[in-house]
Amino acid sequence: MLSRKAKYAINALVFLARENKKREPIQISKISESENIPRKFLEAILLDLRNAGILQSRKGKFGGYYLQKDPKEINMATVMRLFDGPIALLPCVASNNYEQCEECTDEATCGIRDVFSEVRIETLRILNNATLADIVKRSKSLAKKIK
Amino acid sequence: MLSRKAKYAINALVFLARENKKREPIQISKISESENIPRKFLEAILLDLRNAGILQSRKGKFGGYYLQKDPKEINMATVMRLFDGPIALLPCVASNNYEQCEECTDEATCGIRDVFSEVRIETLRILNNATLADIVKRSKSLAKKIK
DNA sequence: TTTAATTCCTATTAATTTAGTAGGAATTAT
DNA sequence: ATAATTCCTACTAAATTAATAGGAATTAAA
Repeated sequence: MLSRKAKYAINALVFLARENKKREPIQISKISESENIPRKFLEAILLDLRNAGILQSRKGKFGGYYLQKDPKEINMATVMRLFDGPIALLPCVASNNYEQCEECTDEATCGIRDVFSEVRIETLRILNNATLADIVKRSKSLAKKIK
Repeated sequence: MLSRKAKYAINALVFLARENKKREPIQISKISESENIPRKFLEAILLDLRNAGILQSRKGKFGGYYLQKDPKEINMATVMRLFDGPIALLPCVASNNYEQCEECTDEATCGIRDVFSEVRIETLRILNNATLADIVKRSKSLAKKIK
């Protein structure tokens, strides 16, 4: 399961992609109220997103946060890694944060690794393509279907 | 990432599927040594697997654990759920352990949910098919390729 | 029928991670 | 100057993880 931090981050980002196309500074408290995220907690999350180069900020009065890049350039894999660590379910199949499994005698012939490598590849295929732009588009498309 | 508990469980099960085709009781200490799992911790894990109907046990002298079902009938999704909870990354896309996301105004048109639903479907497709028999087969097939 | 070897079961614990909160410094627009 | 904001460090409470401890119950065999 995603941590609350990751979920809050995704919700905040989708909010900005949808409601702030002009990319002007939006205050923390505005986002916090709109998306029902504890104010101070969100503050820390947005700071992390900014330090990761995903958001930009302006300080002082009328300051706030806005997307640094185009919503097409921000995907779920990046956001999830930032808050919850590797996407892979085993350290030995991660490519960003690879670590050998303790006591694994032969990685090359490990059937368990083979399975979880497949899971990672498929998961990443979806999450890399799931950009903020894509998510906003999906919402609209789902809304049309229902109508 | 999988918890240690889940990893230990998978290792123990694959060991039994590979090394104990006759399905006779194998002692905890044997498995613990072969797979480098802390003895007492493994004890609790095997008990859980037994209570879940995956292993059988015999008590007393020469007692131990063995697979209750055919290795074809035991898959990774079942084992992971037992120790780490739902496979889904969001409660609102789980079907076994469904829970509404707090403050989600409209699940039917949620683009985030749409993405994570896709992830769950693909992950489950792989994990449901990843049986103990499959994993043992994969190992052998990988070993052949290398040779 | 005693003994040795084992699983079964409950309770406890230490370390880590998660989900926040507190308080004030620094910055900026007016 | 002042008001409104982000920035930054430190702290905390609760939950989860990764075990360990100790003994009861069971079983095979001498």
